[in-house]
Amino acid sequence: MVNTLRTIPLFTVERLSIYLRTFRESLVEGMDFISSTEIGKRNDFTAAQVRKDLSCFGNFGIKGKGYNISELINTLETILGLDREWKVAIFGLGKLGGALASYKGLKNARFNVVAIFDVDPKKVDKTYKNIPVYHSDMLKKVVREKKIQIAIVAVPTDSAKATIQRILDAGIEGILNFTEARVPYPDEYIMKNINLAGELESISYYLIHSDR
Amino acid sequence: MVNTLRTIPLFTVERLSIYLRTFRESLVEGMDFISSTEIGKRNDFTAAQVRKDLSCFGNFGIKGKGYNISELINTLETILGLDREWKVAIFGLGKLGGALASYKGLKNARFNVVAIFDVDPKKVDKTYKNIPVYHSDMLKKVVREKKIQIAIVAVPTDSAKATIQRILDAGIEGILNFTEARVPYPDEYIMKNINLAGELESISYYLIHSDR
DNA sequence: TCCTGTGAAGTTCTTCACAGCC
DNA sequence: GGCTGTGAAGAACTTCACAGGA
Repeated sequence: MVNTLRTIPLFTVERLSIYLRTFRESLVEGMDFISSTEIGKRNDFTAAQVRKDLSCFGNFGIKGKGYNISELINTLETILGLDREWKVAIFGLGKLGGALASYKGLKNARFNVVAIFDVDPKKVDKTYKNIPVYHSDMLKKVVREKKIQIAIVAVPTDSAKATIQRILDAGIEGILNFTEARVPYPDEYIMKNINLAGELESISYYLIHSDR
Repeated sequence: MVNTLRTIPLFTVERLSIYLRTFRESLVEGMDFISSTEIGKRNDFTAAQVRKDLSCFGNFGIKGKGYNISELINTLETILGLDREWKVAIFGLGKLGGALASYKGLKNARFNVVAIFDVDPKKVDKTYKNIPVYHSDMLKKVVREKKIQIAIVAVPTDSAKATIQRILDAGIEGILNFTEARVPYPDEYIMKNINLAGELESISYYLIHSDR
């Protein structure tokens, strides 16, 4: 019984890329099939969790044998939308923005960085790693012309809120936010926040509050 | 009634840094008290959620008035362990490692990067932003001497697994992992994974599978 | 009147446990 | 014998709704 896509647990979605990575890894190792137990072992999930997650999208497993690795790679790529190219813009060409723009993993995964935005006159109207750098004032025009679908935000804290607001206004519906700013956004948009300080703070919390 | 620290929901811990940031922000705005409703509004949480989270640690609110901002900043800093200095090492001085080493937010938040590890002879035995760069072979010795407690891993994919294993072996109990590798670790350790490709993949998923 | 703190209810996610198939 | 798929049970988290204090 295939779950309708509407009711996939959020947590299942977050794990799909991990499964995909595991399948790719085991393909490289020369395996043909992999069991839910083995997938779980490699990622610290229970086998039941793995089976339940994958069963949301169809009955891919073969009883007594496991999951066909190359079949599942194709399936997961389609489910995740990696069968198409996504056009990405990076906002902020500081150290982090530059690192993200240079990151090979993006292009390999079909996330194609087609524009960088910054406000520094020394940076704009040039290219960085062959990617054109525009002044942020050009945002709406460039987004429309290049059909940009995903924004990665790596601007300084003090301009973060305004930048994100302008990205929302420009109609970019997918945002990966590396800043501390939190901005309300419409339901049909999706924003994911990565906060370095926050992650370290919760590590700090756990280091203090566990028995050791 | 104060919850014992043992039973704080994991999700509550993840939100504590967000509350702390909100309190700091409202202090800068000149506020003295802030209500759970306002905290929620700024972060897209329900007011009940905010109250329940904060009530895990004590009764900080004043009925009819809200939370005393400067008191809560101190309290949250103590709860999160930000009343002490943490010694951090960065593994991998590539673009991302360099960006993280330069990031001012770390030092301000009492996460002090005291060592960088890499294997490139052109980089080791020098300093980067005044931080000494060691060859990874020196890991155990440096960790012991400098009492490093937290590792940030930003090495290339192919050496990630081995690097993380060596960090675990060296006894660093807090790890922030920017690589795709997933390595099992003992219960008393804490590892948080940040996976750029994974985040973009789930954004991709949601862009496809929402009604628009 | 405003806002907190919190049991109780509701929702979402995870694990169990086993029938069924290879 | 090994492994999947899945209802049912259990655990974890969130929201409701209201008593009670400032």
